[in-house]
Amino acid sequence: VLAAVDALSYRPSSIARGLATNRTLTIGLVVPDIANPFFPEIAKGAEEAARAAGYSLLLCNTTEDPEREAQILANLEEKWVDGLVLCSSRLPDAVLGQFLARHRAAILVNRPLPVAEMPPDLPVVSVQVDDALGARLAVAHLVGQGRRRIAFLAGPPASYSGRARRDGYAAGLAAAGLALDPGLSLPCAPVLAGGIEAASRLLAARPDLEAFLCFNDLVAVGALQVLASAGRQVPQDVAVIGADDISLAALVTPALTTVRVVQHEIGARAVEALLRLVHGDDTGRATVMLRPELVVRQSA
Amino acid sequence: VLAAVDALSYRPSSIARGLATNRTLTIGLVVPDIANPFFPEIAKGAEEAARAAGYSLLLCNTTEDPEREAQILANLEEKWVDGLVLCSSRLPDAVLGQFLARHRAAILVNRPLPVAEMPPDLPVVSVQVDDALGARLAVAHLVGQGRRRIAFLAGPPASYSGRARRDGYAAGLAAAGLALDPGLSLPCAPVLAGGIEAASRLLAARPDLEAFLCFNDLVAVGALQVLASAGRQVPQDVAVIGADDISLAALVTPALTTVRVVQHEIGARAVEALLRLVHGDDTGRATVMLRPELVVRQSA
DNA sequence: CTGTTAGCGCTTTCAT
DNA sequence: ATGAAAGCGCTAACAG
Repeated sequence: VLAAVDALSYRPSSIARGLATNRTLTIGLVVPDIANPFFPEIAKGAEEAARAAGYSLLLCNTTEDPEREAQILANLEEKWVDGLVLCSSRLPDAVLGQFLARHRAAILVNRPLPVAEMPPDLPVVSVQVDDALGARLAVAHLVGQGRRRIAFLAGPPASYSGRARRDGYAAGLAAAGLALDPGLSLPCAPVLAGGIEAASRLLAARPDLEAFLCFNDLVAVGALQVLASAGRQVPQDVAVIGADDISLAALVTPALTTVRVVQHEIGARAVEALLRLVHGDDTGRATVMLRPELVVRQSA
Repeated sequence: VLAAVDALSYRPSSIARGLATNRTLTIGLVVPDIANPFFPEIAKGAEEAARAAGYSLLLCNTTEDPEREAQILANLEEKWVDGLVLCSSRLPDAVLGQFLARHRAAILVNRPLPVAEMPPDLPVVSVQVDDALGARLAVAHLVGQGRRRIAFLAGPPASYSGRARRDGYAAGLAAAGLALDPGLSLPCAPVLAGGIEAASRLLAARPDLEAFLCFNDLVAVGALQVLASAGRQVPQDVAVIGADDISLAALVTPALTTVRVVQHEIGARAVEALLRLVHGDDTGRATVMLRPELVVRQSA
């Protein structure tokens, strides 16, 4: 028999097995934009953890579009994925809750659990980074250098990370006894162009600002470019701090001071937690909070 | 009936459908390293094209490990994927041919068809970039600036792109009437660290070199760093040209002159071609050759 | 403990 | 035309 198996190079069909067992050994990974340097490293960590446990990843890209995200989530139901790793969901709590309820298990990355909107026994855990803490660390660093007029390039209003970073920014200022000046904050798209646009507008409106705290490193690089073309020295005239520590951060000039987020670990921890839910080793409802770390380079 | 469908929010099971129809509407995307900035954009292009046609992507990361790649290819068989997009395969022709034969259809990205090793009717097409042309353009640009001692950071010896670029490098030198100096070439890992190591070794051995032509942009950034810490001005003392034009290339200082490869299009063209094979609209055995383009920035 | 069979949820073929 | 049934390749629950 085994000889025949070998001779015909028979492979068990995981699709038939899936139908019979109700398990596909596949998990859905949905990200807003795989081309955004924040996500590939998460995907890598997730893929490695998944493969180590015999699982495969279905990669879905929402293009930052909530409608597309909803379609994808619905599509993933039909695929019978064993679980879901959902990164930076932009869906409102109520909608998200509905979709989650139709899945067997899920991990939310960078987004708190929509507790009020979920069936009470749904196995979901949230993997987050303490973005508020990160922003506080960054503000404290700037304040420690004597900077007071600290601008905030806030990222997308719908981003939970953005909101947390905003809270940390406010808390950091408060801790230093500084007033929060609404004129120093501006939302922006989480990409280079967003940083360029927001930084130029802010710099034009408030030429006296002393630092940019940025939603992420891409935005920070945008700010760097704006400052360079405005002839402002970094960090002497204006300091810049990014967030995430994507590989780019160390390579630009001046090298970016940033709040490091361990993307690879996020991905790995997310699927590990997911598989614990899937296997029933854990019942969910938890939040894994990762600690960010300030990486001081040249820009601040 | 339709009311019930809605009330119970029934979804057809694509897994049962897959078993019945022998088609899963899923294609396998295998890349050496999704965290390498060259691949996420390919993945994005592929995902978009796939989703537009109703297909999903199974993402597989080989970690640049041929053994892992073989496992993954075998695993993908069991998953009954409708087709395969295989990027930068590091498998020997014979082995690759075996694996391909066990799939319904495949696209090879950045790798020529192992024609001698494939069943003659297998639907496979290769999507490549004319790397030799790219290297020739780069050499011509350098020569046009009067540079003669042009070093080549060649990338991994097993890389087909690397070999093509080497050929183009040699051809470019020949076209300019320059001799190929073996002491000016060095293989390297296709990442920043590889560039740093190879560039320092080459610079130490041949301090008179006038330019670095690099396997990819990451390697080129490594070379940039080595030159900066050696106190050599770029491009005045030494010019540097990268390859691929990843987003990083425009953001480093000095901005990198590079040979642009349209990654997004590679991904999109690859799955479009694949779906044509899958649907029988095309019988395969072709090579889609994309033209690279020299993007002149500051480093050369 | 091994061998048989029903059934997973669909599609497709075949009768009605 | 619409409806019943067979079967995709496996697993799990059964009987021997």
